[in-house]
This record gives sequence, C-alpha cells and structure tokens, in this order.
Amino acid sequence: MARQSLWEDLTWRGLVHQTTSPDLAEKLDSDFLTAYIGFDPTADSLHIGSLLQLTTMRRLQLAGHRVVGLIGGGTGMVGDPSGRDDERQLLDDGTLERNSAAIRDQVEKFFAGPTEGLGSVVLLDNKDWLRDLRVVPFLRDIGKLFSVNEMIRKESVRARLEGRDQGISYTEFSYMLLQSYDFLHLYDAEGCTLQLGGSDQWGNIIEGIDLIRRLRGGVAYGLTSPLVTLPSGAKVGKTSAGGQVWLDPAKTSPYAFYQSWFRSPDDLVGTYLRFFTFLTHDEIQELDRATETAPEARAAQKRLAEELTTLVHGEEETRRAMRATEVLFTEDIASLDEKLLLDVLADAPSGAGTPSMLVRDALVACGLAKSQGDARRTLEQGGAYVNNKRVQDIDATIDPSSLLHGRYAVLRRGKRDHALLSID
RNA sequence: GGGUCGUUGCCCGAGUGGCCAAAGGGAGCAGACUGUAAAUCUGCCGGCUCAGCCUACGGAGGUUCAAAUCCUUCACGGCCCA
Repeated sequence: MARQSLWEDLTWRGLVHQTTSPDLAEKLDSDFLTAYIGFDPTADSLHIGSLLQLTTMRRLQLAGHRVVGLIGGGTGMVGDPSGRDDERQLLDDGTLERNSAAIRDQVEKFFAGPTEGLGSVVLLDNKDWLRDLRVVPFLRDIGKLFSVNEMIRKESVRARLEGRDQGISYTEFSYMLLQSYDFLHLYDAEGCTLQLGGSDQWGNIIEGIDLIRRLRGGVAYGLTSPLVTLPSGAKVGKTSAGGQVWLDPAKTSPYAFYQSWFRSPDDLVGTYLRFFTFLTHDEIQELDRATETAPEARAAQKRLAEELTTLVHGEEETRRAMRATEVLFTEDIASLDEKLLLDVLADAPSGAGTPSMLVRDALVACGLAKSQGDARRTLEQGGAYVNNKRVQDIDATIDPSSLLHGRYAVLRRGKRDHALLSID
C-alpha cells in the first residue's frame, strides 16, 4: 500500500528544523531506515522536552522505520556542552546508573503495546561501547579526523570560549568526538543512517556524519527538530509552581501534567498539537479554528491535555485528571462526596491541621506558602481561598463549621494552586 | 608556576567603610482585567514571635565604634605570561 508521506507530515507539523541533505525527504518515504535518537541520563526521569523525541521516534516507527533509542550512559560521564553556558556538574556512577535505568524504563513503557506492522524499537546504552574505549587508539583513529580549528568554531564551544566567566574543560570539549563515535558505532553495528535530535544537536550530528563518510565512505543523515522552548522563549510546560514537567508520575502527578498542558497559551496550543499529538491534520485545523472563534472555551487546550496525558499516563489517570479539573475551581467543591473529594485532590499537596487554626498557618502547613511572610502576603493581596471562598483577613482562622465532611478544608492560592488540609 | 581580575540575594548585575536586606533588570508570586490564555497596569518578592529582631554579599580569620566594601589566608573561575 502507498505509505502516507512521513516527510510531508513532519514538515506540516513543523518538526523539521534542519536536515543535512535534501535527499532525506525521498529516503524517508521510500526506504526503511534505522534511525537513532539520544537521551541524556542527567536526571532520573525524562521531561516534556524529551517527550518530543519520543513522539518523533513514534512517528518514524509508525512509518515502518526502525528506531534506536540511545541512552547516554557513557556520554553522560562527560557532559554535553551544547546549549550550556557553564560546565556540567559530573554525575557519579551510581547516580548515572540509576538515571539510565529509570529512563530506559520510561522509554520502554512508552513503546509498550501492539507492534504489528510497525518498525521495531531498540534500546541501547552507549556506555557499552564507550566505557572501555582505549585512549591511544581512540586518539589515533578518531581524534585524528577532528580539526580543532573547526571544533572551536562551533557555536556550542565558541560561546564558552568567549564567555568571560566560564570556560570549557577538555572533557566537555571532547564530547563531540564521543557522540560522533556513537553514530559511527551504530552505523557499523545497527546499520543506522539517520540521527535525530533537537536543533542544539546539529553540530554534534554533522560531525558524526562526517566521521562515517571519512572512515566508511558511507552516507548518513541528520534531522533536527525545533527546541520545545519556543518562539517567545515562553515557559513551555512548566508546572504552575515553575518546575520542570516530568514524565514520571512520582515527580509530576498526572493531574499536574494534565494541567500544565491545559494552561497552554492560545498562540502556542496549535504548535503543541502539531508537535506532540497524533491527531490528524484535519482535526488539528479544526481545533485551530475553535481557538480563534471561541478562545474562552479552550477546546484545543483541553484536547491537547487529554491526548498527552493519555499518551503518557494512560486513560484511567486522564479521566481522574479531567474530573478533578471540572470541580476544582468553584464553590461546588462543597457538594462532592468525601471519596470523590479525596480522589480529586489526591495529587494536590496536603497537610495536617488543627481545628480553628490560622489560615496563614494552614497555607504553610500545606506547602502553598513557603513561609509565614509569604502566607501573610498572599492573604493581604487577596490570593487566599478556603473552599474556593476568598479570605483576606490576616488573622482569619479556619471555621470548623465550614469544614467539608467535618474534617477537610480545600485551600487555594491564586487562580490555580490547590491543597488539601485535613483536620484531626 | 608567575601576574592580574573576579566570586553579591533564584539568575544577571550595581555597590569600594556607616544612610545596605543591598540600585536596576529578568524570573517568580498576588491583584485588577479575564478564559485555569496572552498583553497591560499595580503590589510583593531572605526569615521570624514583623513599627523590632535574626541570617546573608565564595570559606575561615583579622582591623574598626561600624565591613559586601579594608587586611590575611584558603577555595574556585576568567584573562595574560611561562
């Protein structure tokens, strides 16, 4: 059967930032390639930046290509200078090991499920071939092919050379060689001819392609996608607390995950739908129109949040998040039965209190305010709510008769952050 | 190794003996406006038992009635020289 053009789809979605060769478009649609994409084990979970890499892998897989997910257990020992203005803190082996394992699990989970008719997915860790590299042969065979003149012209390096305060260590300077070597290795061992990455990986990718050409006379390709921190440099997918949005439900609850997408600004929601979801072009365009004609309904944001939460956390968690979203912002919250109330707030921070305690103490106890002063300020400024009713008196207490089911109070700070206070 | 400059609050960055919890900007928080959006405007933005007190200007020690500011020393980093 005629394949739907992957290239056209990627282009339409805005996922193509740069390619190393115009031939790639043709290749992607006519051949079955093996492509790889790297994941840095710098934390014990992937975040939504890497979600883009996962979905892109998925798109290739759906088109029948074979994809290799490469965990950077070896390169993680060195640190990629790309896009950083300071030297990386090196992780110790134990941490690296744990991070690699956690990320491996997440990637595996993401690709779990029926695989019929799809390209295969392989997970590898570059420590398996980098760890035991021997210095002298490496310098002789690989290092020889790199020109320092060229390397220091790379943006990632130059920024650090010109920076007044921060230099670059030889260790990080060598990173490029290792990533290039990865590509060479995968070319040899897996027949991999395409590397995907964020646009900040461009420099590293073309060095790898060069290496393959010079050492093997082979042709390999690179395809970069835009960085998710987009146009206006907007705060993409930060939680309302300003933190990173993780894929690990223990680090970012499914509810918080859902909410972070639900709050996408109008002018970016269309981009996100294209980047992250597998909705059809028609569906997306329809949502674009909805945003234009009835922005207050936030149909696009809703759909985005629903799709992505399902993709990452599954249907059950998504249902819970949606249900919580429906009641959490009105005084109707008092009408929820106890089980549903607890269910809905299961992901929110919580704290224990005593009857008639000061509201400001309660805010701190639940973690909604980080200090007494902070809580006091929130009250003064009219940003504090108990059971979605605004409270402004600094010395207000929790009225025992207003407790839900005799022992709960739902605290809220500002428009969006909730917490559950339980009274013994 | 030598010389020199630097290390300030979440980040950038002023401050070179008292008027400094420390200018300015950014980020963040709250409010108005609203749609759990953006923009704009206003207020806040170390902690506390909050008109006062405590902790802070890389670490330690010292000079002084008084130090982010001066001295000594250590650590880290930039640049130049070897």
